[in-house]
Amino acid sequence: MAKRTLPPVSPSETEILRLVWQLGRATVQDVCDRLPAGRDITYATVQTLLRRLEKKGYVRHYSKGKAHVFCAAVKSEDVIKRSVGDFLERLFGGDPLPLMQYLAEHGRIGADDIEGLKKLVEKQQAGQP
Amino acid sequence: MAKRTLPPVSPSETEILRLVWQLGRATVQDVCDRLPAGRDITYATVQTLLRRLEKKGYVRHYSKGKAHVFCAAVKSEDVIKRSVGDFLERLFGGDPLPLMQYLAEHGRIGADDIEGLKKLVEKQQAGQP
DNA sequence: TATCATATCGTACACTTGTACAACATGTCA
DNA sequence: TGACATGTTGTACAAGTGTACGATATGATA
Repeated sequence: MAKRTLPPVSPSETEILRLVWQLGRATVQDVCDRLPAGRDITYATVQTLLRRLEKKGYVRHYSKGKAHVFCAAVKSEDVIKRSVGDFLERLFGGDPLPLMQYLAEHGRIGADDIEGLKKLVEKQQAGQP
Repeated sequence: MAKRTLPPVSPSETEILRLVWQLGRATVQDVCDRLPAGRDITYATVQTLLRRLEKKGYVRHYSKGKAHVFCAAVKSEDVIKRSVGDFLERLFGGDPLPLMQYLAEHGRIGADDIEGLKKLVEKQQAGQP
């Protein structure tokens, strides 16, 4: 491994980066098209956010025709790790349980989902004695 | 009801607000003392953040001796709801499940904790047919 | 009561963030 | 090939954020 600690991703940048992950490769227009309804933001703004993400090292682009095609330059896991860790720290002092409880109560989570989580936890605990 | 949507709480403000909730009532010094080790931030900075939180309507204060004693003016649930909702939206498009999965895998959650979550979900689903 | 330690208050300031326009470039199609 | 639609680039700018200093006020103490 070589690099580390890229500059922080801002919330709006995160929103865009997520769509890039989702789309795999995407032009500015593609990203605009996938913005959640009601998210009123112009093409130019999305473009600026992508430019900033590129400058920060989170996405790359190549040209296709006159457009730029962007793709992620970092694994989503890495960004999620940082973002969740940070968020958890600020709001819950780093303890993940209250967050899970909150989500269980308000997140429209099904009992079957919980079953899946259990599996994940068990698998994960097989490693730690 | 009377209130409105308060201005957004910044991440650093959130961090401080959390400590105020935790302490119940706290002076600037109290908050400083509870800052996580390694969080290098001066007394003056904490003071500014508390002042801003007060201006935004998240805390109040009364005087005791020459010091101010701060206490929360909003329920933590309300702030948590907004913060989590926003965070979820940006990073996961609003779907809570991936976040729970991430936490289950990386959050040092125990199998017993999952049992507790299950209860919460069941109780919560008793209301929705 | 004079001094000291500790508070608050006013203010600052660079950086980031969110948002976007105007100007210029470039494929495309009649 | 010239006009058009669509891209990118450069730039802007107000508001918010993180951080903190200096001045001033005020309880406590000798």
